Amino acid sequence: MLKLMDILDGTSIPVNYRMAFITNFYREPLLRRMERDTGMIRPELTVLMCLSHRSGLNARDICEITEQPSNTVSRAVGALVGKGYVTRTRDAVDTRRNVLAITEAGKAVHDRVMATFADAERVMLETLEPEEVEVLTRLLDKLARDVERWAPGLPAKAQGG
Amino acid sequence: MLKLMDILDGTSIPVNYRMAFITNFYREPLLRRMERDTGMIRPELTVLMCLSHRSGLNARDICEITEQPSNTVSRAVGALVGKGYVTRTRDAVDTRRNVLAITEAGKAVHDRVMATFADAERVMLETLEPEEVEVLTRLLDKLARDVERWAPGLPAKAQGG
DNA sequence: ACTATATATTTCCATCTGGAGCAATCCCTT
DNA sequence: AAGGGATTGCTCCAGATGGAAATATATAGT
Repeated sequence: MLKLMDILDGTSIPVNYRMAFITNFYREPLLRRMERDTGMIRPELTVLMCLSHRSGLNARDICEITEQPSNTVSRAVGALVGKGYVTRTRDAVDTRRNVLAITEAGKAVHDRVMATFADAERVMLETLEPEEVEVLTRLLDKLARDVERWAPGLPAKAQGG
Repeated sequence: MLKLMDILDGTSIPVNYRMAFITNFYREPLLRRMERDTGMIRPELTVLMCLSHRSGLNARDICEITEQPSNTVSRAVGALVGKGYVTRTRDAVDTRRNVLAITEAGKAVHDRVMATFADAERVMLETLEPEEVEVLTRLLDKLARDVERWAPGLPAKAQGG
């Protein structure tokens, strides 16, 4: 039987094909499990991650940080508010803005979900030596931080500044 | 402004978070461009990649290879047949099976799309030294080939055989 | 103060996606 | 050769997603 592995060998995009492959088999099952266990779906976790990192953002901020469309973020925020994981209060100064903050319950579910993700990554990385994990992380970080140069879709920030 | 970068630092899933980040900014724009230029969507490219690698598969094979649900594959195959990129002929021996094969036009569009993907990857990797690319590829390959052990969702193949 | 324009958020709608179930066909047993 | 279970491929339906328009509020110019 032909397996996906066989295609891995001959591909002309060796790095991204492998990353997409790994990401697929890592993230999708975890997201399914999260949805089953907590009722949250991916965009909601994304919002929760942002607010867990910094409270007081509004929906627009989250759109820019995550590059997600505004309706997706809006729906996610609405769902999280409904679940009691996020509070949404009108900004007194600019009443167009809704200031968002994660609640205790939200922080709890966020931490719980992230722990399962971290566990799965730990298992995944058991194959590699500790130094290999360090190298891998460093190289991925280098690529990630260079995203504005290579990303096919980005507005191609002016090269001079 | 908080950027996604800042979250990269503190995450408890350093490898997969970075890979998901990179994959997002690499794959999504390319898939959008492909859809705009060729009218194909992701599952159709997946099928085309499989058939480009080996002709004579049926839909069930592609489901197993790609871990995609059968309706997704079925739709993709239907679309590709409609576009003239794939032929679908009933197997004379087992008339349940539809034997699939990529056409010349299908091969052409496949190669053209893959070339744009390869170009984008080449640009992405310019940040790294050639030896770093080699190391990265090797480590990703190691993880990918170990998928059955760590993937959270897989049926956990019997450890003995 | 009034109009025009910009921004934040939500809603509408068309499409993509996957789970479940269905019809046709095959294989195995009797 | 007839019946029962397995397999292939497909359709139906509900939920997720994103583009574009609509809504509400703020700011600028006169």
